[in-house]
Amino acid sequence: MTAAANQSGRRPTTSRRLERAGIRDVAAAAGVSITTVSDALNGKGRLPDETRSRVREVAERLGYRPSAAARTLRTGRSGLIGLTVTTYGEEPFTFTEFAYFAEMARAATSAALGRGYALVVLPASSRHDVWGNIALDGTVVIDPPDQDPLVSELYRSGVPVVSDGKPGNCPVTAWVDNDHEAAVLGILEHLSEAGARRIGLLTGTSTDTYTRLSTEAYLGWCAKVGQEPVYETYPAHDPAAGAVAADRLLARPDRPDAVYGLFDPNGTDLLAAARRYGLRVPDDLLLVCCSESDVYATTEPPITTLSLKPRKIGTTVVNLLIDAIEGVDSGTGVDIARLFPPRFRTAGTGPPPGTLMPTELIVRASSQRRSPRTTVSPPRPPGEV
Amino acid sequence: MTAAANQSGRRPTTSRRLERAGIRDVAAAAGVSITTVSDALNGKGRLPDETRSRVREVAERLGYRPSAAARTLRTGRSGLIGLTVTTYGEEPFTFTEFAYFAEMARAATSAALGRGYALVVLPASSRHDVWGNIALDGTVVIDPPDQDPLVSELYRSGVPVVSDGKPGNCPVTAWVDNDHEAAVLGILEHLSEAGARRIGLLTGTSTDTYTRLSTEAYLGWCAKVGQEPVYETYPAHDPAAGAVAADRLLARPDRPDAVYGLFDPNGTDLLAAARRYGLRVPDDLLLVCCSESDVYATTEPPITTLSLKPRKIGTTVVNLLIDAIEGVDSGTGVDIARLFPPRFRTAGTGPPPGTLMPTELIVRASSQRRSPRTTVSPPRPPGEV
DNA sequence: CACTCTTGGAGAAACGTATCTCCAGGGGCT
DNA sequence: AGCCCCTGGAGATACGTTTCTCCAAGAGTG
Repeated sequence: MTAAANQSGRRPTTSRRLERAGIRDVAAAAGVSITTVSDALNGKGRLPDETRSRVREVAERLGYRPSAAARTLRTGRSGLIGLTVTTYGEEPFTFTEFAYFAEMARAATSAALGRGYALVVLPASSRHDVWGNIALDGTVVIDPPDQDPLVSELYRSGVPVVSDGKPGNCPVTAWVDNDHEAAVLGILEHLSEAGARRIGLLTGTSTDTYTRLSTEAYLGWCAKVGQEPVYETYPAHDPAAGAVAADRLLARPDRPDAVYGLFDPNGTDLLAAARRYGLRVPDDLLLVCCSESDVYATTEPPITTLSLKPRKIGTTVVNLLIDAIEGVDSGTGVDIARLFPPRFRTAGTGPPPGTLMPTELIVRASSQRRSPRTTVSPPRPPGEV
Repeated sequence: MTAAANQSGRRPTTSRRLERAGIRDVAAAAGVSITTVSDALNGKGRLPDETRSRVREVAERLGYRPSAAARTLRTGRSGLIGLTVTTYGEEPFTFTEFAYFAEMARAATSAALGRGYALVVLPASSRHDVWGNIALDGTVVIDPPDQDPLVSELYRSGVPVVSDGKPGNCPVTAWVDNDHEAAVLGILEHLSEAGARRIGLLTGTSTDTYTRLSTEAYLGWCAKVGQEPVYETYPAHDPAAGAVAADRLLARPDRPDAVYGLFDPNGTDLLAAARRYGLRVPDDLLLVCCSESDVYATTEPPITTLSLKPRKIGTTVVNLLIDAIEGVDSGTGVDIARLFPPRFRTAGTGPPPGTLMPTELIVRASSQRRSPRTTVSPPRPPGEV
C-alpha cells in the first residue's frame, strides 16, 4: 500500500504545518484512493459497507472537513441563496414594512436551512465587489422596481430569481405576492359594514408594488361607491413623517370617520392623533392598519390589523427558488408546469408564473362599533382575537 | 499571437455552449496571458495603464465575472462571515430579545457589507451539512452557552470567532457585551430616586448571559439595600407566558411598587396587567423595561426603556471579527494589543479580549412620579424624550 | 475453456482563479 | 563593449474537490 500512501506525490518537500486535513490525507490514512474517499463520504459509487464505514471513521478521526470552496468550484453549487432588498433611498436598508421584512426574512432563512441552503442578505445597493465575490445559486428579490438592472443581469447570467412582489418588467423565474387589491377591498367593505361613511387612507409616497396597488384599489373603490378620496401620503421609511401625516389626515376639514393605514406604525400614530383631537376609537373613528406586530392586540383599544402573512410568503418564495435551482417541482402547491432556470425557458413564453397568497384580517375592537367587551377580563395571552 | 490565443489548449474539442466567459476567454480575446488579465483586473502586477484598461474593456465587453468559488479556493477567503444564534429550545430561532436581534443583525449586515463582506445567518442548530458546506472567513456568535461544541470546533479549526455576550468557557477571539450589571443597578437607582420602595423584576428562565447577569445584579442589589427580592420568571421565548408572568407579579401579596422587565414585550404586558388591577402608572406603579422598540414612546403612558444599543454592538462585533480575519487593527477603539486568528495566539494567554458597551436609559413618563405633561400637546415625532 | 458480467476501486481530468518564477529585451551606466 | 536593472509579461503550478473513464480479478454461463 505504499503506492497508495505516496500518491499525493505532488505535495512539496516542505512538510505542512498544522493545516487542515484534506481528502488526500484521508485517502492515504485509509489506504484507499481519493475517489474511494469521495464516494464513501458522499454515498456514491459502489462500495462495500465495510470500506465505506472504515473511510468514514478515518475521516472522522482526522477531523476532515471537505472544502466548501473546492466543492462549489467543482459542482457549481454553493448552497447559498441571496435575499435582496432593493433600496429606494440612500438608506442602507429601506424596509418600508419593517416587521414584515423581519418576519419574511426569518421564514425564508428557516425554509432555506430546512432544505440545506443558507441565506445571505444582500441589499441591491451593495458594493459591486460584494455581489461579484459570492457564488449564489439563486436569489430572492423583494419588490424589484421596473427594469431593475441587477435583476436583469442575474437573470441573464442564468441565476434563478424569484421575487416577492409582482415584478413590473423584470424577467424573473417566478414571483409571489399578496392579492393587495382584494385585501384593501375587503378592509373597505369591513369598515363600511361597521358603519363607516367616509373612509380615509394613510399611504406612502414610494412607487413599490404594495403601495401602488393598495392605493389604486382604494381610489378605484372610491370611484365605484362615489366617495371622495381622503388620503395623505408620506415617505414610509421615515417614522417621524408617519406621525405627522396621521395628524394631517385627522386635521382635515373632511375628516374621515374610518382610516386604513398601510404601514406598521400607522396604528399607534393614528391612535395618538385621535387622542389629541379627542376622537374616541372606535366610536368616533374606526381604525385598521397593516401590521405584523402583535402590540396591536394590547393597545387601548386593540387595533384591527391586516397581516400579509410574511412567513408564508418567505417560505413559498424560497421553496420556489430552490425548486428552480434543483430543477424539481417539490409540490409547493403552485400549479407551474415548468419551473426551470431561465436558460431552459424559451424567450417570449409569456409572463413568469406567479402566485397570489391570501392575507388575513385580524378583527379587533378598533373596527367594530360595538366594542365586544368593556369589562375587566381575566388575564389572557396576547394575540388572541 | 496565435500562441496566446491557443493557450487554452486543455479545452476539449466540443465547443462550449453559452457558458459564462472565463478568464481564459478574456485573455484570448485581449491577446494577452491569463496572468495579465488577472493582474489587470485586480490592480496587481506591473502593467502599463494602457494594457490594464484594454483588458478591463475586453472583460467588460465579454461580461466577464470572476468565479467566486475559484477565487475562494485559491485565496482561502470567501468574503463570508456567519452570524450564529445559539438556540436553546426546539424553536428554529429563539430570539429572547427579538427586536434586539433584528437591530443587531441589521447593523452587523451593514457593517459587514461596508467592508466588503456578506453575512450569512446560521443558527447553531442547523443541519451539519449546511455548516460544512459554507466557507466562512469568521463567525459572530450571539451569546454562546458554556462549552458550546460548535464554537469550540470553529475556534480549533482556525476560524475567528467573536461573540456578542461575554462567553462562559468558550474560547473566542474576542467578545463584546453590555455592562449588564451597571445597567440594572442604574435602573434600580433610577427607580429608587423616583420613590420606589419595593422594586420587582420580571426575568427569564433561560441561562444566557444577559438573563443571568441581570438577575444576579438585581439579587445583589436587593441583598445590599436589604429589600426582599420580588421577581417572577418565565420562558422568554414564549410571548404568552410573559403576559401571565406579568400578571402573576402584580398579583402577589407583596406587590412591588416598581417593576423592571428584562424583555421587550414586558412593557405592554405589565401595562395591561396594571390596568386589570386598577393600578395607575406611574402613580401606583413605576415601570421600566428593556426594549429597542419605539412603540413605548406612544403608549399610554409612555414607558421608560433601557436600550442595549444593538446597532453599536452589531457594528463593533463585525468590525472586530473582520479585523481578526484580516490581521489588522483598524482602530475600532478597542485596546487590544493583538487580535489575531487563534492559531497565532499562544494557549493560556489569558482570557480573550472583551469590550463593554454602554447602555442607554430612555426616561419616559412611566418611571417618574410627577408626569411631566398631562395636557394635550401638539403632534411631535415619536422617539423623542 | 472462453466469454461476459459484476464488483471494487484506481487514475486523471477538470472546475477557474491567483501567484510564484522566470525570461526577453532595452536602456543606462561604467 | 560589458554589465545590471527595470519593464512587461508569459508559463506553470496549486487550491481540494467531484466525476468520468477505465481496469483487474473473480464469478457465473455456454
